[in-house]
Amino acid sequence: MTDEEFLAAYDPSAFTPVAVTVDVVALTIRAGRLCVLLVERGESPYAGWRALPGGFVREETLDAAALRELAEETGAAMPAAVHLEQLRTYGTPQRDPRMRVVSVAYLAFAPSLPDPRAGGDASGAFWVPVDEVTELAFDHAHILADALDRARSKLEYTPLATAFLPPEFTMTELRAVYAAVWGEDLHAGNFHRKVLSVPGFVESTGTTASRGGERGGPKARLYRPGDAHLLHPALLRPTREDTVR
Amino acid sequence: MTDEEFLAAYDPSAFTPVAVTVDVVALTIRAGRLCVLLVERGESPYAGWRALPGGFVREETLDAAALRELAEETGAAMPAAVHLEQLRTYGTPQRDPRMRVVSVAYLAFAPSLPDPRAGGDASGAFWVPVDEVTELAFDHAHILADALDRARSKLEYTPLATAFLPPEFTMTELRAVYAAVWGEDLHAGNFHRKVLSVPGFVESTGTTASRGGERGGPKARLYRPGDAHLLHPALLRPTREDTVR
DNA sequence: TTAATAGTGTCTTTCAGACAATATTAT
DNA sequence: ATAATATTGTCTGAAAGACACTATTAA
Repeated sequence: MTDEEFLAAYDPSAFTPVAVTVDVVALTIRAGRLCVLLVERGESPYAGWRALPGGFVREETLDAAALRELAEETGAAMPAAVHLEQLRTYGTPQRDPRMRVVSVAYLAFAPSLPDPRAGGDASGAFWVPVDEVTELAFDHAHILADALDRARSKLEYTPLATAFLPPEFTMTELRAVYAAVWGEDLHAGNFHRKVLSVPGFVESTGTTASRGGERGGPKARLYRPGDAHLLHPALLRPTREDTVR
Repeated sequence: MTDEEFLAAYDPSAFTPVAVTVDVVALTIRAGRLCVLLVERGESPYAGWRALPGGFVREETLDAAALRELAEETGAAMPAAVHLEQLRTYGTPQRDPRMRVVSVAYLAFAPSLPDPRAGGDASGAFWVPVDEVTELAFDHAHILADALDRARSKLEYTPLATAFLPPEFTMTELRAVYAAVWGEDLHAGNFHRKVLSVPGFVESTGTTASRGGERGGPKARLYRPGDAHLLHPALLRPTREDTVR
């Protein structure tokens, strides 16, 4: 970096201005389906289109900007236990027609939340099942696809599936998270034994749920997240040989 | 995003200016050691310190900016076969004392390259073994640490170890890549059989190296990269139970 | 009672890792 | 000749996945 390059950037009027934003792909599970938080755009461009929640970065870290945007859209209902991680950054020159916008995308996992609309003040945000999302503004469909890839992969190697659940949960609820995110059912017995065999994934609370399954069955034991940050050995998805190449 | 927010960002003089840069963590293997490409800074701040190569993003994609910076530092010696991927973005407010700088970091894997100094024109870049890197300018030591984590992990799940090698290589050379990146030796026999058992990792050229090992041994067969993008099953690092928590 | 569910047991196959054996080549 | 190296073979234990079984509870 030469001096004149830096000075040119330091004097914004002498250089193409760049805006830095964050966009958040917030995922949750509602009624057994993986859902993403979307907003409806009011202004041009893409007025009336759905988009990921996001906005400009202020005098704050990128993580703080993402958390702030998420809190603004979900309101007071947002629990402290949300998992938030950086996804990747999108900066293709014409991705926003108004100016050069570099957007740092974030991925969030949240337990099932009340509908933001129901909160009284008319938030423009709502949860949409990911398999019903069609077109999105800007390159947000691409960002969402990357986020789903990441989320599916994260469930293999980390215990983050528990971030979609309340502090205590049953093995069946945990399995339902995997089923919703991966889009395929898992064998109940093998899943149960596998989760318990991974050190630090979950720990027993010693208590059981207040009632059995929806249509019968014994009361399930309750678990809480363990202290592991990585699953070892991993909980791999059913093999899809063809997607490897 | 409200109108006034966007307009404030659109008019750079009315908003805190933000500079967007790319920084590249370029890794290669020289003499069996994992090395990173560094430059020596001429100007303040951090004058005389070592830093990752990088610079401002122009009218180009982020990927193109990273590739350009890498080519500028390594010169004509840079092969087309370099692997380049986005690492993550660093934007803590005070990471550059001059102004708000958001840096998109990239990770590159390159085959062993001639020393950039030797190219005639005095490039300021040079390869340094990663275990000899001490202090770096800005938050570059942090970026490098993240890059090494990513690189070590990538070798488990992808065939990218071949990106450190010429188009044809022996099994021993491939094993040396793993040993250099992971910092531990691997069992030759088990590694050999494992690599051949993963579909699409490598394919045989049918030829053998012109001579045997350094101090004797048969001529090794030559392989080239296969068509897999992911290794399945993965080639996992020797287990380190303690790093999991 | 009936059907669904929670949890456990067993078997087979695959794979990682330890170890051994053999053939080939530089010195 | 000697020692190092490439490659293959064998064995053991861990783990995944298929399947079966028992106990418990909602309706």
